[in-house]
Amino acid sequence: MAVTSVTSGPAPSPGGGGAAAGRGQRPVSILDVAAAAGVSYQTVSRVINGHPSVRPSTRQHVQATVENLGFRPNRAARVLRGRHAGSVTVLTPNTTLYGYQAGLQGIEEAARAAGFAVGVRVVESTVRAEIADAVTRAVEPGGSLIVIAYDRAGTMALRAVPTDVPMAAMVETPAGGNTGRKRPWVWLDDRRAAIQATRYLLSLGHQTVHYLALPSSTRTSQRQVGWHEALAEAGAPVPAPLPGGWTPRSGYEAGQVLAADPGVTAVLCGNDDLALGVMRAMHATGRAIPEDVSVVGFDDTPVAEFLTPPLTTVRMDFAELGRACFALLLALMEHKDALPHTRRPEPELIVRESAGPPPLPRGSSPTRAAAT
Amino acid sequence: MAVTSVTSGPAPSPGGGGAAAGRGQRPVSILDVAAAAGVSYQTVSRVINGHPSVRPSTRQHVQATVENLGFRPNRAARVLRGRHAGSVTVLTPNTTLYGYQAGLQGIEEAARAAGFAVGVRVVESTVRAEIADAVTRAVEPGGSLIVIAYDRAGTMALRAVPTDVPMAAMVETPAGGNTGRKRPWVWLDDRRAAIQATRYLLSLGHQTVHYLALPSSTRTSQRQVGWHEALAEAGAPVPAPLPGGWTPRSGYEAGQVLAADPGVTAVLCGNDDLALGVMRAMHATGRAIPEDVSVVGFDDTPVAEFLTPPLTTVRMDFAELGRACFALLLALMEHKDALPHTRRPEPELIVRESAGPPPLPRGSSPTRAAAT
DNA sequence: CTGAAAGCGCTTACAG
DNA sequence: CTGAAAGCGCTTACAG
Repeated sequence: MAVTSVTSGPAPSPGGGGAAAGRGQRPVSILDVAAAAGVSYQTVSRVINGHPSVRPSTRQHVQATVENLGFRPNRAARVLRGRHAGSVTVLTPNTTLYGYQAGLQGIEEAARAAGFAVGVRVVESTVRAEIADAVTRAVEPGGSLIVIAYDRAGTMALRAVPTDVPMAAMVETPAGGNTGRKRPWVWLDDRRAAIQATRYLLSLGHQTVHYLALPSSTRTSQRQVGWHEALAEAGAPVPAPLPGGWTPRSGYEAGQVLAADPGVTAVLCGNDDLALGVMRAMHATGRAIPEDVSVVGFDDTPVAEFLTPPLTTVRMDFAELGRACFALLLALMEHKDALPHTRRPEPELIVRESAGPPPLPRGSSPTRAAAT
Repeated sequence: MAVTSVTSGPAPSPGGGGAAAGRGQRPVSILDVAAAAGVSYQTVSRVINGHPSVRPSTRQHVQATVENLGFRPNRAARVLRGRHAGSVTVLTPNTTLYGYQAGLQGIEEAARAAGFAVGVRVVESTVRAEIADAVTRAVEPGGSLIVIAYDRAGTMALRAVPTDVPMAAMVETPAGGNTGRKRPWVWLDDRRAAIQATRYLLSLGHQTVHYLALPSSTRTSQRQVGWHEALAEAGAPVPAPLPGGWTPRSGYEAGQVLAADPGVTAVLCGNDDLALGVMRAMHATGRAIPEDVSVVGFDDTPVAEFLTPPLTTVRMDFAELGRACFALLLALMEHKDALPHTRRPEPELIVRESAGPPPLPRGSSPTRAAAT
């Protein structure tokens, strides 16, 4: 019944242990390998580091011995000697919101595939000194960094990273596009995503589209820019964007405001969580989705498809972006001036059932809308 | 427009850098501190390790110097010398599902507060050899481990951890309760949670409650046991539990089966994602929630409150559990035979609107139910 | 209470 | 192509 059980020292190994369980002695070192292979330990070092000047037969023999003994180089020793650790730590303001979480997942996958260890360090503060401290602690000698910079804490952390640590970052679409100083950054095309969503809503017959904004780390959020552009290109009026947060609750609050305005027939929400809250507020106010109000989000989180109604949204592949970010970092660490052109995950509009034609002008009876 | 920008070497430090940005030289070592403080570097070592035999005035002076110089001990060197690294790595089958993700969050918070670095390593496989490999790679000399063992991969990993590495684990409620060999495990009270939910549903007037099960890592899931118990104590019939997965999609599929059975009026779902899928399936089949079917979940994820209808669920505080798990680990590493009795986060039924009285027997018109 | 010495496991010039 | 030597930054007995 208790949440916490107790131990008096490490638990003994379970019966049929098998595999590599329960060794217990000091791990096998480069010296053990050398002894077993009948070479000097320096030769072993050369083999495991892929140094060219080793006779092929020697190399092969040593490699076999490494396998047999299950030798794994001691990271600490390696780092101490000045080589990089084969580790990234992800510096992020958050691990639970979708974009961060999916990004972290992608980074972990890619890093693991490359034999890198991955660390996580959350920066909560937005106070300069605390950010600096967090950054300092996040970067160990021999390590590298990926910072997820989707908000103020993130961008501040990004700026506080010493120039001599290998680093890459996931960021919002920079305002200048690819212009200006090249930086080790990856991003999804926020502007294009917003254009797709807004155009879609307009194509359904809405006079305009309201925008519920995420907090932005940049001066001019490219999602907002894209939304604005699409509206302008259609000659639609541009309502003032509503400032929102990140969570369903924030969406719910904004949704109450939106629901009170009968002129609102279509809402583009900065992410799916916001959209969820807006939908809830609409339902609670008796406004039907999509008959009375259309709602579209960004992300395509795992729940979006199973909401009622299923949420129309723009899929943003943050996991893939995380993989790309790690690939960038790795390229940077290997050949310093390479130009890695990673595949870019393009935003994709996923049409489901939360958006439809606007209601007929008052007086007429509403139409059931099929989003096709 | 491109997802990946490019760099030719580390970007120069931005203009008004400030703070500790951009140092660039080798970090300050114990020798630098010693020199600055006018003592031997051994004394510095003693001070930073809290060794008792240092004159108070010396200690204070050295500490001040450490502060001034921003000295941070080199983890690699420390580890190499045989001390623990002040790091945990979380070994988990998953980083995105709610329980895992929230657990990781809690661990990260607690670890950070204790000055520990945290690593993450995902074990995907369920093949013995691959698990063993993952475990080996997860544990570096001087490190410690937290394994999240809510499924087969997790429990296999848990079993494969060598007995000499400091470890704690988040697990399902063990069948034997606190009985048997004490282990460094923490858990939430699954049985009690299920009893609460089932009793609540029964109290609403349902003849019985159907159970959509999560995959369990144990022989006898205590959630299922609790559900069964509550049914038995009420003399209600016990339908066969439906086997489910973890995701909304899995819930949706099971929901289609359940929706086809007119005898189903109340469904207890292994988690909120499953509940979400079930609700979707019910809606899609024209069965109203809660008028026709009541649905209850476990977890209280951030979206639960904003679903339509808002989901009644049992809150399981995995973040707090993660904190407790780290506290256990720390206690184990410090005073080996302590009996840390951490606060236990009790499951809590959160009544919202997805459950209500059962529909009246066929022929009568359904009642609108208010869950109060 | 404090200094001098050895060594953790590895890599990297330096000789052969 | 392969050995012997030095040293990364720290901690831990060992002498004073």
